[in-house]
Amino acid sequence: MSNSKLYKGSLSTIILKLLSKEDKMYGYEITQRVKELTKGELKITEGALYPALHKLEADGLLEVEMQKVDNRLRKYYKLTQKGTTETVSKLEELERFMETMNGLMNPKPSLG
Amino acid sequence: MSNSKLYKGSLSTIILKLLSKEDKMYGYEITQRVKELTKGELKITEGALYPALHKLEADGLLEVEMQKVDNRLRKYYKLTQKGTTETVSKLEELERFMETMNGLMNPKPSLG
DNA sequence: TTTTATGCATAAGAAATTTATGTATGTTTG
DNA sequence: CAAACATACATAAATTTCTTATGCATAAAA
Repeated sequence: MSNSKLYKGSLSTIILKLLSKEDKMYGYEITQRVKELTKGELKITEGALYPALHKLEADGLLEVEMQKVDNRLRKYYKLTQKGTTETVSKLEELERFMETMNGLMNPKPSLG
Repeated sequence: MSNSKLYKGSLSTIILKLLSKEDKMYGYEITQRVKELTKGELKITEGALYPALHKLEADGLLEVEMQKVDNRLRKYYKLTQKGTTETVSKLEELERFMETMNGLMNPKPSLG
């Protein structure tokens, strides 16, 4: 993650969200997908991505499946049951954060 | 900051935004204002707030004015010129972040 | 008189990054 | 054909930003 400043804490939500619609993805693929979906606004660095994936796996949210393609090793990640549940809650959390920030940035003048 | 998980990096933006409409505020006042504006969703802890204020001051974005009220000392902060400029850019950054996250969470299916 | 509110501050530790490397294979390009 | 770029993973050191835990001080409320 670099360039357009990301708020720390959002990376795992991004990963989980992508995996919730793709069934399985590998690390490099995730960096490319994010780059294309955000038109280059967001660039996930490997230094952030791989530790994040390892942590999600260690927490039991992702499971791994190795695969050799074109003589190159790929590590495919997919959501576990627990991961699917956690994804929902992370997305709700993001939603709340966005609404809260909106309320702070554009406060409704109190009536009366 | 505790409770409703905040994305790290947003605190200084919140502080700057509040000061951009209030002329001057002191630390404790900021914690209370945030609590009331977010209906308790966001609670800024002193451990996060004071170091953040000190950093903004050190960076030349805020200036300080001490004042004694009811035998209690208050440290009022206000935006400097540089702080006003930086506020605009921080708000744009937040706006871009929100749009980017929205694009990731609700991607438009590519036409064709 | 103990808790709660007001008001500031710092220090230790944790979490999530950035930046800098390292390894390896395959393709493109000058 | 050598150098650069793309693909693919990984880790380590340093930095940023926060949480948690204290500490000090005044004043009001219970």
